[in-house]
Amino acid sequence: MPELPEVETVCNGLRSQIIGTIIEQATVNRRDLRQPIPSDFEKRVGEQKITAIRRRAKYVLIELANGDVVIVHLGMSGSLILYDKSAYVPRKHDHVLLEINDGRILALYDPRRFGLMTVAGAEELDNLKIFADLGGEPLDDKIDADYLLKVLKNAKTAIKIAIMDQVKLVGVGNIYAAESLFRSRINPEKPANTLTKSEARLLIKNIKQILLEAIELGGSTLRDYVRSSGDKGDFQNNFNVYGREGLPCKICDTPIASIRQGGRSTFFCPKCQA
DNA sequence: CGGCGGTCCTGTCAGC
DNA sequence: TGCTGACAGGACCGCC
Repeated sequence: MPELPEVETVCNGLRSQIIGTIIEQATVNRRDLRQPIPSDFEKRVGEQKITAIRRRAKYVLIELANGDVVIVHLGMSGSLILYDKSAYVPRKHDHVLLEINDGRILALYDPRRFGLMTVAGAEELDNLKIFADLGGEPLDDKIDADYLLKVLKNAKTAIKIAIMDQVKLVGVGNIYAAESLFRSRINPEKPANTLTKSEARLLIKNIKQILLEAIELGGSTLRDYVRSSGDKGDFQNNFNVYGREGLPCKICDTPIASIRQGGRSTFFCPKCQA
């Protein structure tokens, strides 16, 4: 569920709360997520100080004093929530609990178990299968229209599918792909390799803009996404097309259309994005 | 290699 | 009030 802005929001929340604290104990209630939680996870993570929190693509990275990094992906339905230990009530889908020495618990909750949690040495991160093929970070200054054109050059697939491909560009998922294409007035079905230079300029500019606006508002809360504090995000109130099938386009009043692409819903304005 | 569809899993909601 | 099917912020795998 969470895309870049939601993951960034989770990281920002954790950073302000748990840097410098120590994980007293890790408890794994279920190991069978998208990939199994390694059997030495508890031992490696226990009694370690948290030194930094970073994001790479849609992954949360929790750096530990011993050089290890806890890697978390929230999949479609995951969240990382901080509770006061005294107020914590176990939930069915709390798969991992990290007890912190400030009296709190960091819980990984993920009903669908499409997420993952693991631990690896900082120096081996880039060699991990899950990180080896990731594309560029959209908020990186180096990622520009030329980069976009380069990765789209041989992609005959629809532009909407292409910008959600984490090998080409990371962080953009179903919501922000649709919103970015709307703001750029690009039809989501346009073949990716037919993007002009000016379209690429516009699209990458709008992807960056929209991601930053969403981060500013704490991400988007549709169903169950919440920040680590338990607060909801606010960007969903700014959607122009996502989830607005049949409602009037905010620019031209034409009803927003919904189609399926790659098994996912795509929302767009048939007139603005002709 | 690119592209597409199916699959993983649980919860929720619309419609009968 | 059930039941059933469709759908949900993602990504991997196997097939053409």
